[in-house]
Amino acid sequence: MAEKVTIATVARHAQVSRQTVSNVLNAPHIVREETRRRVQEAISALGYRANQAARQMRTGRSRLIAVRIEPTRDGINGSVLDRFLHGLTETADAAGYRVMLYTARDDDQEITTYDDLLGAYDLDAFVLTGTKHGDPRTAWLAEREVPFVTFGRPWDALDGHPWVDVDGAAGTAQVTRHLLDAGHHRIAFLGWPAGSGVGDDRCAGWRTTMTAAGHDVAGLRRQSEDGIAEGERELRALLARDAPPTAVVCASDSLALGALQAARDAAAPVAVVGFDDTPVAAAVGLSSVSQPLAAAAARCVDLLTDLLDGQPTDHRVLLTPALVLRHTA
Amino acid sequence: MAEKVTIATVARHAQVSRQTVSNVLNAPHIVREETRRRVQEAISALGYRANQAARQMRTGRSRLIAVRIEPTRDGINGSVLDRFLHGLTETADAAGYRVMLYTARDDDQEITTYDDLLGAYDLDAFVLTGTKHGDPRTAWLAEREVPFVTFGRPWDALDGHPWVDVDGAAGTAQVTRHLLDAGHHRIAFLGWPAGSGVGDDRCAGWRTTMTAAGHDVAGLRRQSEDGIAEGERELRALLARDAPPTAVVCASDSLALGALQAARDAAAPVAVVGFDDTPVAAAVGLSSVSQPLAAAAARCVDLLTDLLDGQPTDHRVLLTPALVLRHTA
DNA sequence: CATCGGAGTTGGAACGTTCAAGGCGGCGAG
DNA sequence: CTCGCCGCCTTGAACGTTCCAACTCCGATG
Repeated sequence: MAEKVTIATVARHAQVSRQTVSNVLNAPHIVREETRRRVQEAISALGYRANQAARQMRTGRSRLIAVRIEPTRDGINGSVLDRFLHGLTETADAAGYRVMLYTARDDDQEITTYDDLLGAYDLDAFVLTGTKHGDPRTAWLAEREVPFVTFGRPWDALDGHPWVDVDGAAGTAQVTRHLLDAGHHRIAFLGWPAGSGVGDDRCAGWRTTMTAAGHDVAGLRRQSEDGIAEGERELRALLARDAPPTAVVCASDSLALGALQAARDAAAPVAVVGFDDTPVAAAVGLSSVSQPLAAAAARCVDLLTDLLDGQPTDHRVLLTPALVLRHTA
Repeated sequence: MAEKVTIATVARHAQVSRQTVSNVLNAPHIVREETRRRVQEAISALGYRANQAARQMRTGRSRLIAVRIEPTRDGINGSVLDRFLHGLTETADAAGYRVMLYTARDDDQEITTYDDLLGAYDLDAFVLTGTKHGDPRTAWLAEREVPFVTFGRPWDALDGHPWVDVDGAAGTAQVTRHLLDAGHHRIAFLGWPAGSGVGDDRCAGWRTTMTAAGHDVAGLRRQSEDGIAEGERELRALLARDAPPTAVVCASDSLALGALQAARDAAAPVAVVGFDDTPVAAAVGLSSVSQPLAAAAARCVDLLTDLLDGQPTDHRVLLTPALVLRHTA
């Protein structure tokens, strides 16, 4: 193994000064064509690679972005974030950034970790996922002027940070329209308790579409925590009514999976559609709403690079999900 | 925002020299008790955090480990690596290391990325997953004396690097024994084509247990690529025989899920057990073999820290998976 | 002809840390 | 009393990069 190749090695080899090599790398336009070529040749001949640590110490920029990886929770929904992470790593790589992971049990600990990471590694930016009402994390970061992007829109109108999100309402609206077109009128919605931005958004798509089509939604909405057992219980409750629904739109694949169990025992067939298009949905043939996670990740990186380069861009990106039809609807 | 707190700030504040502060951090035993306390107080009072970039430039160690994140493939099996990644991040955090992600399309590109990462970020170590026969990656790393650990044992006897793995044979053996105890004799195995270390290992557990119990395995083994459709097809083929199996052990949850479909249409009930205990298995009530992924990740980090600290330890760790019984067996 | 200006290049300094070498007391041995 | 040693601490240098100020050409301008 040869000794380390530094900028000085390249400079000697190309018969120029260190700074000229640095210029070739960081500001090629100010170097004369012929010199640049000579330096480039030396670089590839020696296999030189800029040392990020040294660069970072001087510039304060690390070309590193941090993403939180959630402690393994519900295995079904967890996969959504994982797929997002895959996309993020790929796009970041392409843009010359690396992704660093961290974990945190709660918001407080996450904020402590921000401090740690910023102090120790001079991170360029953060990507947050799963925003909620009154999120303390965005406030903390904004106050310190740390660049960040959230995957998930800010649910409090006042926050002005850049974000990327998927239009949940558009997704459930699309589902509801599809079910209406298929002849259903009594279409129920299984969702989470009001107050979560994501849940309310997904419910809204169903509600407005139903109302616009002239259908009454009274009694057709059930709320519960997320989970398979909960989904089954809630759909059973709906099916026990006088005029039971013939189709049900769910806020998650977990709920939909439970609903599917209940639907199996029902007198009449019940169409079921989930949300997130998790691998489970594909496996059991559940129709579901698919989020464009790779695209969302790519847009996050776009926003970040623009932010870090000081280029002002459109700060809000709302993507439309796609309905994936399988056996259940 | 206050200006940067460096080791010099702390030194001034505690009335000592830079080096003494550095010693408190890196070699506390050589500093007098009282001085150490004073420095510690200054550190927490000022909220000082060591700058990793500067430390790295001097020491060549970055406290960063790299892990490959696979391009999203089969959504079902992908979750295994994701769960491993979660565990790895948590344990690494606890040990003072951070996890950096990278992607690669194939082995060649992965090796190029090693070079990039080592040159640019001075990574301390790599964690590789999914080892296979004649893996070029381990050879490359070993040749350059880059510390690394694999999750997955080396399938070529000659490789002497540290590894952590889960004993697949023990898993399928446990399943087979359970099925035998439940009164089955014609127990089939659905696996992958011979030649993959992992697949052969899982098959071996079934075969030896069957043979030891005095049962003939002839014609009870089917091979195919991984997938739900494949699993269904292979079990159907088995069920069409004269004396069809009454139970089937699968090399993956994907295959098991397919088998489950075929089993539903069978004349007699067929017990099905999968492998990996993915979220899908939990969702549909499929019995499966659960890998202790968090433990595996923790042992990987243990091995790495020992390796980096120059402490020789046991280089081979084989963990035993657990059978999770649900409805299907 | 002197001066200016700009393009291209150069050498010194700095980023924050750790390493190597050395200073300074005090204590025990000669 | 002196010397050497040890424990504790300090100072200067170095890691590899980029910023800054300055320098050298060389042609254009007054």
